[in-house]
Amino acid sequence: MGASQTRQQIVDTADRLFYEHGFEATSFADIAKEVGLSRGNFYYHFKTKDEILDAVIAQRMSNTRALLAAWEQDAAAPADRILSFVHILIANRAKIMARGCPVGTLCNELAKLDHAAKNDAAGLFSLFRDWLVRQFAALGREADADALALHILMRSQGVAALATAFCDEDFIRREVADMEAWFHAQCPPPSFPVSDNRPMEPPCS
Amino acid sequence: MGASQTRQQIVDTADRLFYEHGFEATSFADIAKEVGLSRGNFYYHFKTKDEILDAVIAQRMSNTRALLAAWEQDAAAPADRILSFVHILIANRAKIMARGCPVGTLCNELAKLDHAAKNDAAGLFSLFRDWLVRQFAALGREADADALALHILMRSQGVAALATAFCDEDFIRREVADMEAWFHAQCPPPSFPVSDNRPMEPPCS
DNA sequence: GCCTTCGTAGGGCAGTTGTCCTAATCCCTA
DNA sequence: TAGGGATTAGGACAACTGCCCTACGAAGGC
Repeated sequence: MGASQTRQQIVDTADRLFYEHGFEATSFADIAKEVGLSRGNFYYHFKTKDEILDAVIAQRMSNTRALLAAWEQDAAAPADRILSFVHILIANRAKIMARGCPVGTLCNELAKLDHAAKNDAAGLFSLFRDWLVRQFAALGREADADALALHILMRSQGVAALATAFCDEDFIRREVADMEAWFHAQCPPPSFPVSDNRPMEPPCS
Repeated sequence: MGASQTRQQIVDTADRLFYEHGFEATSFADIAKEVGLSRGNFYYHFKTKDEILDAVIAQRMSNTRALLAAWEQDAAAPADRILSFVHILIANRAKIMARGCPVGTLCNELAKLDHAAKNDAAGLFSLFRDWLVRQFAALGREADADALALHILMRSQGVAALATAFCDEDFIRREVADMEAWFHAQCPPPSFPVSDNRPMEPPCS
């Protein structure tokens, strides 16, 4: 098997294990066993554990970019794209109730470890943030697009955190419905009369 | 020094270190060094690391109960009590931006470790949840008090998660102001005319 | 003053951690 | 078929993990 294939397998497995059990709690041996490699041979592919983490973050970055691009292609209307984002909470509800949000939990763990890669992990959030900003701007909310984007990101993080603690699927669905209602209040469909467009107010008021 | 004093010191130190660096990343040796005890002597006070965790959670439970009772005494009006809860985000902003929410991050870590105490940790959330439910019920929202309580808890978790990732104090203040606005829209002061009291709608609509 | 009890120090246990090395094996090219 | 670089297994390394034991010292009651 080629080295690049093995490397890819290592990154895929590490990605999953870092999510399921956390970065600190996942050892070289755990990854090696799942991939079917001897533990010592890791040095050939990755010099340190941090190098694996960097590779995992880089892969998540490119996967996230692909996901956002796909949403942009599947939905022509910015409003539908934003709703695509909101609905990952429901699509991934089982994983989220068991292990939380992959991005949020990684950022939290790396912040506690004062890890060098903690800002790189936060870059995953920035990917979603910037993409949401563009969608809100396309809906005519250039002035407060960033606040709106952060607000929706904040909500999805909060829902994920509580869903993990309480393992409550109904709670997820209720809050997702509430996010949709909030969004439609913020950005009503253009065919409807825009009754009360207060451009500079804080979101969700 | 009495054994109970030493035990208390161990729990206090473990509480802080579990918060700052996480449960898994904090070792017996780390706690012993800070307390000034020999590592081996731990066995006299705690048989296992999980026992320390149980003691830390128990202490957080009682501290949280005391905090909620203090808020209940300091503020006669349920509305002011709820605002006290919202404002811990600002009071603890420095700690939150550095290490996240103590409750949320612990629950997330224990969920990933499939730890036996993960439900006990989630009990800390229940403490806040039940307390908030009582406040909303006192404001005449018995029907949807639990949804309102979970909603406000969800928001504080989301704010903490993003504040850690982006280290953005303005974001915290903006979202706290937005939570206040949301709350006042949900529960307007009784001296004002209650213009539109739709009792069964989802929160934050 | 002796003796028990409480609390501690120091160290040892087996197992695991991340890291690194070397010797073997594979596959491709000549 | 022989040679050589790519890839591997296996193990060694010191440091560390949670856990456990034993011996010591300081009290306080008899």
